[in-house]
Amino acid sequence: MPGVSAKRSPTDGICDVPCVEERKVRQTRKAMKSAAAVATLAETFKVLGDPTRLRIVFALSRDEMCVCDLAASLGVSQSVVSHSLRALRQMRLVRFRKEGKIAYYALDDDHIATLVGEGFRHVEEQ
Amino acid sequence: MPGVSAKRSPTDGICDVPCVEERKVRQTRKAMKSAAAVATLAETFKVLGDPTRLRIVFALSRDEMCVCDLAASLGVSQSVVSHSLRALRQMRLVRFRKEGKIAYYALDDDHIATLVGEGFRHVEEQ
DNA sequence: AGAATATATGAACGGCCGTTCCGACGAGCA
DNA sequence: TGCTCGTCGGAACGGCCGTTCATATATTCT
Repeated sequence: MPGVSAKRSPTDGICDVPCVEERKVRQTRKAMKSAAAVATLAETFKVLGDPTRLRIVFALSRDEMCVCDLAASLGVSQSVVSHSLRALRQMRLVRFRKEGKIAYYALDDDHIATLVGEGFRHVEEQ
Repeated sequence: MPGVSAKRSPTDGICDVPCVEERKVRQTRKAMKSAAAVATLAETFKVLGDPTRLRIVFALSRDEMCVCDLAASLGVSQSVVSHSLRALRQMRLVRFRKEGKIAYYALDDDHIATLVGEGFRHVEEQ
């Protein structure tokens, strides 16, 4: 009878780990996001999981800025900022416009500022 | 005259990178979050930046679960789940209660589900 | 055209990270 | 008291990641 919570044998076709509540397992599997969505979001979080890149995103959440001003603001080399911006660009977290020699970067999307803001709110309430 | 945007020399005491708009640099430095807050949030994002751990958090955003059910749900070994949960525990993203042999894990905080939900909403709108 | 400036890019290196394998530990059961 | 089960923790290894250094490209200035 389906839907009944029961011990599973290691060979019932779901996986090789015995479990306690088969119902939860099936529901979780059904609700799980696609591998592509999970991979993309994990990549996004990974990019935000570096202090330098996170500070860049926070800086850009206030105003657009050029590479050298970001470097001056954070106290890091231009090379670090440029490499960091590339990673952020690849995950479409930032966009940029070029004005002569100068590249002005900005957040690509309002969600980014929301996400980071929500994150800081979380860590700041201890 | 202060407040005027000007080129900076490499030795004006802020950093060794010349910049375009000194006003933005000073404002950004002033608004920047503390190093501790940045480090903590970066660590948090880094922990969420792994597909396995992200799937665990998503699974727990629906209901509390034990280790073996998480392993069965995700199709990974119990050892991977246990190591992943330790990382999530260390950033206080999950908590657990023990009932006999079984450890039931849950999200430590509503912010976590919000953060991940916001993230998925972002990646799902292309 | 040549020099200086702003940025991007590639190689290389040291370190961290995720997985696997294996053993430890405590709780329930015989 | 043994045995099994659910979970945790350490060690080790292969791979990825962030920084640095050096160089390339494009643009402005003289």
